[in-house]
Amino acid sequence: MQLDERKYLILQAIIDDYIMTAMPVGSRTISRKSGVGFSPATIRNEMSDLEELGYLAQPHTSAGRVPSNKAYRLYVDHLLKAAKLTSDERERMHEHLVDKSRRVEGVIRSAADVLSDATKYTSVIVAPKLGTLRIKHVQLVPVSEKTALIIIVTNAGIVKDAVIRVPGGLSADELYSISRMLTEKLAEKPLEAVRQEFAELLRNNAENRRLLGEALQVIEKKLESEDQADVIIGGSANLLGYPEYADVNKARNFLAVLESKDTIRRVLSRDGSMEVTIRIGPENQVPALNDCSIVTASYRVGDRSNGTLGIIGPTRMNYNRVISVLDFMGRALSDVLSEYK
Amino acid sequence: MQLDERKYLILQAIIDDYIMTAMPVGSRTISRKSGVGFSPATIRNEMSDLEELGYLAQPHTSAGRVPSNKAYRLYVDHLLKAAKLTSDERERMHEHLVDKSRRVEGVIRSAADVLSDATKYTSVIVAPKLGTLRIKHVQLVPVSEKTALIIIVTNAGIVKDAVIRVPGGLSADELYSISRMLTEKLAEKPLEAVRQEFAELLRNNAENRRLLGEALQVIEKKLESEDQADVIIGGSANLLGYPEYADVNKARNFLAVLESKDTIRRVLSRDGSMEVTIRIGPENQVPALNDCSIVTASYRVGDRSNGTLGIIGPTRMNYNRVISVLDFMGRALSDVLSEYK
DNA sequence: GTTAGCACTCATCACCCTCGAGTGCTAACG
DNA sequence: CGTTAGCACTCGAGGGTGATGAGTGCTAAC
Repeated sequence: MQLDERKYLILQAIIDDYIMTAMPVGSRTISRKSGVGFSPATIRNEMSDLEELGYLAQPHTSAGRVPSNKAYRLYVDHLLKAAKLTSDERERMHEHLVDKSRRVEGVIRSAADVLSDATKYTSVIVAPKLGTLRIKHVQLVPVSEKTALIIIVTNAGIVKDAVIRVPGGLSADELYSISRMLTEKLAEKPLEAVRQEFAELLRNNAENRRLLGEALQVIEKKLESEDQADVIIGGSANLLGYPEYADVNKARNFLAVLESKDTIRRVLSRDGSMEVTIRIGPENQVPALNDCSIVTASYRVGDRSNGTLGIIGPTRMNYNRVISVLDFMGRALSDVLSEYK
Repeated sequence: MQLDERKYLILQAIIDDYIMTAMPVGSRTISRKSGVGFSPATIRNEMSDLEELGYLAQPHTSAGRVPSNKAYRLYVDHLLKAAKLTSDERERMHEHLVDKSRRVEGVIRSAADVLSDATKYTSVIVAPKLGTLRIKHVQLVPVSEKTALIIIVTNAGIVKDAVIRVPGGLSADELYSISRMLTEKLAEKPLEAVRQEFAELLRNNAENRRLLGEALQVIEKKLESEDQADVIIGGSANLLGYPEYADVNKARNFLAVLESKDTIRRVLSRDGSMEVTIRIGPENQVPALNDCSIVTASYRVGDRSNGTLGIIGPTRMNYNRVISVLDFMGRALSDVLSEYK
């Protein structure tokens, strides 16, 4: 059996309706809908076919039909007609993004808020992967007799810091000249080159071996391990408004997943194309999110590094809306952040 | 009518039981309890008195009794016997705190996790108020032709950064000497003094007026406005496990409050004594949290600045446990963070 | 002052019934 | 032959009922 024009039309009508109402859709409902000029009986026959093909499911006999994941896949691949945001909306979103604190993290934070606000789902943004970043500046700042703060600034304007021990008796000036040397040696180099440079530095700087060793360790750790703080989530309470999460247990599970940012990052950073990508239900590989869909896009900071922004919601998601919002915000975020660079 | 010894005993038994079960407590239950050697009938008379005095309430006739906020107040003020944490527990908590990233924010983050883990409620930590902090170091780092990152390190090891514009043609060295001058002038000064110094600087440095003006603006803003990111929340999903939040709407409201960090900070930063303070229900002045209790303690970073750590849970909270955990963690956090100083 | 006994209250739960939405099938229609 | 009307059937939701049991308040006896 093949899908003909009419089956597409009916399937689309069912999905559209289900996305709006979250209630199983009956033949009468579709029949009444403008654009589908058939009687309920005819629709029923078609629905029966669609069920056999795996696009629809019945919660129980005598309930309406509900779209399957397969149906959603077909929907987003073929049936979706791109929705435009009104210029009014675009403007409002952009505004919110710009007038916030001039710190990179602040911009990302408010981007998450804008996203969850505009879609009413939960938004997630992963900061740019540091692996693709370059070091711009390294600075040691004394904080006590025996400790100093090491501050690493990357080309995306992201700042990492950590406390390291320093041998006693090092003056602020000496720390500065070490900072300066480090900056000089490491700036604009990717991580592998940083390692090499360091090996060399360690060889040639016997007197500061300990300090440099510790500094390298920190830099490596900071650049490799992506920090928990680098996943930013907005509107975590939004999903509780949907009937899918009327059950408190489901809600709790969902929130628990959000708190383990490792999982989130793993799911989000699957690929880095600028295109909007959609993962429906089990496609996202995380059992706990099997009845969620995840829609992601990317944003660029400067020329090389990029991060991911996404929306998590029930599979019964307003894909149309979400896609256009993400598409727009991906570009907007890239623009705003690249100005800083 | 006055509260005699026996009424105290019974009230305490009721509250203890209710805290554990969340079910209205009947006279039989209390009678059976070891330590109270009276028959249900006697207990009933006492309970009736306690109800008249406003310490107990009945959800409906023929249900057991439930403690009122007034009862909780009495409970925490007079009836609570300090519980000790096992040394095993203390050790485990301390360990979690220490082995984490050496960044200040990282420590606070994991402290929040430890808190919510140990209590099964929602934990909140407010970073030290910057108003009481001193500047330790100021650094300008060029990020592009016309912009630079200004990094402010405080004596608590907290780092603030922002992007500012710089006049074209300023070399890295010039930026460094400006940094150096700023550090020299501003270090160890409280905010008011910073303003004065700046006025002077602006007078004497006509050529860099624009840059300095912008820098001052940023420093003032960062030191005054307390950033959204400075409120850290752990275990937001924990409360969903309690019957008080079986209703999804209540859960959503609660989570919405957590997301508006302004509210949280307002509630938490009421006072700064090192003592554990408890606010029950309406005492916390936030209508949305009227059936929550908030228990807070303080921690010190270095000598002057301090932050607040707290637990938010239902008024039916295990105060005993929460108080001892907070007390311990307040000290532990102070220790760990002050080492950095 | 304390307690046993008893009538009374009220939430909860299982059960049953009805109602209505929706289906599948069949037969009639164009 | 595709489409549609008609009809019996299914099943969940919602509402009413009665039994159950936890708990109370009162009274009288200890």
